[in-house]
Amino acid sequence: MEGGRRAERERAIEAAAYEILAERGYGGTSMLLVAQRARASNETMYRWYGDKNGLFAAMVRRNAQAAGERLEAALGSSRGAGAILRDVAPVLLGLVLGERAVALNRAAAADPTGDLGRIIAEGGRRRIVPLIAELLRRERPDIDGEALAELFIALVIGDQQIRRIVGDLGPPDDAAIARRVAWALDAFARLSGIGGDRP
Amino acid sequence: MEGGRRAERERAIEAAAYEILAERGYGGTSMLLVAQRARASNETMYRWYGDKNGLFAAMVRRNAQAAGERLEAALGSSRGAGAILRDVAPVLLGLVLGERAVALNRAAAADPTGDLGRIIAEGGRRRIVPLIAELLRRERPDIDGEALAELFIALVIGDQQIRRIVGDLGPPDDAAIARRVAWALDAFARLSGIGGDRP
DNA sequence: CGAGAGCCGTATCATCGTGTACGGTTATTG
DNA sequence: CAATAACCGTACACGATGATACGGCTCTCG
Repeated sequence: MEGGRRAERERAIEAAAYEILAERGYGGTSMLLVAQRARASNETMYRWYGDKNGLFAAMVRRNAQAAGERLEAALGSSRGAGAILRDVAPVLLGLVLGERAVALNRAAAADPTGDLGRIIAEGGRRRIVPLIAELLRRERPDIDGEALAELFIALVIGDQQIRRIVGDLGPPDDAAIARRVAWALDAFARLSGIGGDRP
Repeated sequence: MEGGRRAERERAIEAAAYEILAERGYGGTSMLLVAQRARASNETMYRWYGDKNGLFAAMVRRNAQAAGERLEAALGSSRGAGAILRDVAPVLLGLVLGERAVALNRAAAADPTGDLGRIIAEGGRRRIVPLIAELLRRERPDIDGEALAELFIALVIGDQQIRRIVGDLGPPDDAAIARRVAWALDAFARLSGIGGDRP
């Protein structure tokens, strides 16, 4: 099988898994159901992914990769820290509250091995927060960059993820994201001196 | 069966469920396993709780009740807002990051019906945040009380819950809670003018 | 082209969980 | 005390799941 075709098949399998995950939760998602929906055979599923956790680990990795690249691109911009944060915050919030992240965090919460959670953390927060800290350290070398990054995360994300995952909060639309970001960045600017009214 | 004895049995059943939940996750926790560990019969479990979700709903309600009462007691104090927040914050943080809350949030994340999440939200955040908002409104009638309460939650709790639930963060000890609370209340005081250096 | 690898659709097996039922024991009530 | 309700321990039927296996088809490679 050609590499391109296998990649395509994997995408279809993972898309089917996301659908079933949304409908039935992690416990209700079986390899056989995913195989059937993706028109793959059970044997192929086990050959390619090893087991159910292997399938979800692959999905988590792929999602983290895509999200990480997107955030790194925004963080690597050559503009000022305030402008970068204005770009990064809505992207970050949209990603962590998006359907895929929510589905995968639910899977991780349900995974008794803890594997999925580790992969999520490695590819997510642990990858991105140090970059934010570095950016802030360059802007304000007199303040603890890590504490500033933690403040940024607390204000932008807060407890929205857990509320989203248990169903207390629905998916935010662009306007809601913009409002939260504006509020968070205003508070952040007042505390850190970074960003604020500058255009 | 006498009311007191049944309450006692229910406690034992729920304690057994928490143990198995911690060992095996929600999907790996069965009514039969809980029954065996609590020396209750399968028939009693189904008669008392209806089904597995019924058992967990009862546990969520009981935990929310206990936590809510504890926070309300701290919030109902006659001291000033700053002093109350200093009391409430570590209690709140200890509760939301404690083993029981984590276990139940994991169950809610794994529950495809969404029932557990609704019960958690009703008995938790939706009950407590308006009380915090009211307290802050009394202290600073010139500022939006709800926005202040959201700021308080963001700073004190942030994204620690989701990190706790996916296993990225272990249970915090008292010193870690105190550090987080001090940091959060300092930032809160600087933004709101409530609390801060006053003893 | 033929051989072999890979994959699909289906079948099989062992295990587990859900939920009900039953005989016997214990607790409660009149 | 006797009758009844409640509960325990065990059994049972059923369906679903995880994982393996197989025949046949399709694709790839030499």
